[in-house]
Amino acid sequence: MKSTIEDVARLAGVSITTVSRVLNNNYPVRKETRQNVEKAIKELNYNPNPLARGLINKKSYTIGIVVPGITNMFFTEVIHGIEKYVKQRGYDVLLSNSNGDAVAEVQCVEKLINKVSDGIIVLDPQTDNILSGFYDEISQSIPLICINGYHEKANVNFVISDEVRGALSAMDYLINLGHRKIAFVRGGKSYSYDIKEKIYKEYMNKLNENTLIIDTADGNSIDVVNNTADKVIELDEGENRIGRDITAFFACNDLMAVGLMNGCSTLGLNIPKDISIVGFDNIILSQMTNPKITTIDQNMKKLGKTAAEKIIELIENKHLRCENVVIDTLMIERESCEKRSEVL
Amino acid sequence: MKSTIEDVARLAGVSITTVSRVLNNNYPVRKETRQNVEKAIKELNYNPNPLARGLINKKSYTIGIVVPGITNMFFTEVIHGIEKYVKQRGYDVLLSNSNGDAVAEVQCVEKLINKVSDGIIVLDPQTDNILSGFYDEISQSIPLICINGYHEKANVNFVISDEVRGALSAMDYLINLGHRKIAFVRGGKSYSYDIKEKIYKEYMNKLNENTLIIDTADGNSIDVVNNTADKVIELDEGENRIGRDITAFFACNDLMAVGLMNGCSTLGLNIPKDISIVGFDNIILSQMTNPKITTIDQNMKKLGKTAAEKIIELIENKHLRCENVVIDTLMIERESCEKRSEVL
DNA sequence: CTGAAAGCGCTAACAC
DNA sequence: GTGTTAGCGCTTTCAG
Repeated sequence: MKSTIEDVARLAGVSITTVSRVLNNNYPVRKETRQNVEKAIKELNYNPNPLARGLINKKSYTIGIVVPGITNMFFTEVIHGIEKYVKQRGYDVLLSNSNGDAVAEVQCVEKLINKVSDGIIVLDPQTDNILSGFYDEISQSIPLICINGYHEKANVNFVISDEVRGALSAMDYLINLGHRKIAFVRGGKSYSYDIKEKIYKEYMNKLNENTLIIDTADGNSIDVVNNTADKVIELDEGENRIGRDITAFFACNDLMAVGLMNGCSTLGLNIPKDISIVGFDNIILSQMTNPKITTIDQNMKKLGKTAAEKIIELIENKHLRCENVVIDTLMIERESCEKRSEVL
Repeated sequence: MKSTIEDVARLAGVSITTVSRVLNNNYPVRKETRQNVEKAIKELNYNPNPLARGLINKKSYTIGIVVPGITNMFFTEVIHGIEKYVKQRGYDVLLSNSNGDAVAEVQCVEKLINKVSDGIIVLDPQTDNILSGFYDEISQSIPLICINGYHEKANVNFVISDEVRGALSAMDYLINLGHRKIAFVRGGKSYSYDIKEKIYKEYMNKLNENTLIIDTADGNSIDVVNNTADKVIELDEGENRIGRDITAFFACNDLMAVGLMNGCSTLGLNIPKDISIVGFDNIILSQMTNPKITTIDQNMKKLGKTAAEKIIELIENKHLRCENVVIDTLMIERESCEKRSEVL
C-alpha cells in the first residue's frame, strides 16, 4: 500500500507538520530533523498524494488541452509546443479529443474543469461554442486560452496566427503566377475557413472571376485527405475540367492540399505543370510529398509555446484575462505551383 | 466561486449526506427530497469536486498514457483507439510524452501515478526500463499495460502486434520478388527493431548474403524522415550504389520508408523500378505518398482498443495481471515494390 | 428514509 | 523549531 505522510512522520519520529515542512521547504526545520525525515521518505518510497494536496491548494499542476483531432499533424505540433514549455514549468497535460464536434467539445471542457485543470487551452474552438457564449462564461472562472478560431464577438483570450496575412499572400502568389481560375477548398464550420474564404472571394471579385468553393466537411481529420481526393475527381467529371477551367487550388490546410494532389494524380494530371496547389499550415507532411507543397507556415511551435506561456502566466498571477496575441504566418515556396502556361 | 455539497444541502434544506446519496444514487431517498436536491444542484450549477471524491474513492477515472512521441502517426492512431473506448466507459486520458527518452519515460510514469491515474498504458516502452525491472515493480501496485516493446523477461502485461509474423511476411515478399541485396533500416534501442533485425539477419544468412543495417537513431520522431533520407544519400555516395548493390529496403516503420523514398528520389532513382521499399505500421501517410508504400499493417485501432479494454478490466476488477494478447499484422501490397529485373 | 460524525491525506494557522 | 488542530469537499458507517 502507498505510504502516507503519517507513516513518514512516525518512522522519522516527528509530527506530520514537520514532514510537510521539509516536503514543501517553506518553514525552517533543523538540519538533523530534516535529514531524518528525508531518510524516512526515501525508505518508504513516499510520494505526497496530489489529490489531498490539490484539495487544499486548489492547484493540480495540470493543463487541459482540447483538440478537435489528433490525426492532423497541425494539432500534434501545437500540442508538442505546449507540452514542451508547460512541462519545464512543472505542469502536466491532460489531453482531450473532441473529434471536431461542438457538443463533444463542451463535454471535454467541462470534464477538464471537473478534473481541476489549472487552466485550459482549446485548439480551434468550434464557432458554435464561441458564439453561444460558452467560452465567455467559462473564462470567467478558469484561465482559458483559445488557439485560433478567433471571433471578434468572443470575450475570451486568443492566441492566433495571422491567417488573414497568410491567405492574402497565398492568393497574391497564385495571381502573380498568372492564375485566374482558382478554386478554394475548405472544411466545415470554422472561423479559420471563413476568414480565408472571405479573402478568396474578394480577390476573385476583383478579378471578375467566378468563385468555386469545395467543402470537404470535416477538415481536421486525416480522412479529409481521401475525401478531398474524391471531390476533385468528382469535380473533374462534372462541369469543370481541372487544368483548364481550374488552374490552381487554394486549400485551407495541407491535408486538403495532399488530397488535391492525390486526386489530381489519379486524374493523370501533373503538378505543378497542369495544376498549381497551395496549402496552409506547413505540417511536415507538406514537405514529404512529391512535389513538395507550397504552403503558408503557421508556426505551430510558437503558437503552442505562446499559448503555454500565457496560460501559465494567467494561472500563476491568478488572472483570467490577457491580451490576445497574433503570430506571424510565412509563405513557404516549394514545388507545387508554377506559372500559368498561357501567360508565358 | 464553485459551489460545494454544503451549499446544495443548505439550499435544498437537507443534510450533505442526503445530497451525496442523490449524487451517487446508492441509497434510498424520498422522491420529493431527491427532486429538491436535484433542483438545488441545477440552480447552483453544482459539480462534485473530483479531488475530494478521489481522496476517498481512490479513483480518478483517468487513464494515463505514456508515448515516445506524438508526431509519429502510429502512436496517434493507437491513442485514438484507446481514447475512443476509454471515453465511452467514462474515463479520461492523461497523455504524457517521453520523447523516446528512457529517463523521461520513468518520470512520465511516476507523474502519472502521482496524479492518481487509475491505470497506465505505455506505448513502446523503452527496453532499458523493461530490463531494469522498473515496470515489473510499478505493475505490482497499479494496473499497467504495455503496447509493444515486448520482452520475455518482463513480468508485465503486454498487448502486442505480431511483429514477428509481420517481419517474416515482409522478407518473404521481397525475396519472392527476386530481391537478394536487401538493406534493413531501424531506429535506436527497441525490442520492436531488434526482433525485426533478427529475422532479417536470419533470412540474409540463409541466402548467404551480406547484411546491411542502417540505424537512424530516434526512429519514433517525425525527424526520422529526413534523417533517413540523408542516410540513404550518404550510403549511395559510399561503397553501396543503390539500385545495384542494394535493390530493396526493409524499413522498421513507415516514417523511415518515406525517408527512403525521399532520399532515393533525390538520387534520381525510380521507385519501384530501381529500388523496392517495404515499410511497417501502415500509418495513413503510407498511402499518401506517390507511389503508395507497401507495408505491414499493425492494426493500431485494435491495438489501442484492446489495451483500453484490458486496462479497464484490470481497474474495475481490481486485478493487476492479465493475459498478454497478440494482435495480427497484415501485409498491405501497394506500389513501392517490384520484381527484381535481373530475375525476369 | 435521513442526519451526525469520522476520516481520506495533506497544509496552514496557531500555540508552545 | 516543532507540534496541535482545524479544515479542504466528499463518502460512509452508525444511529435514529
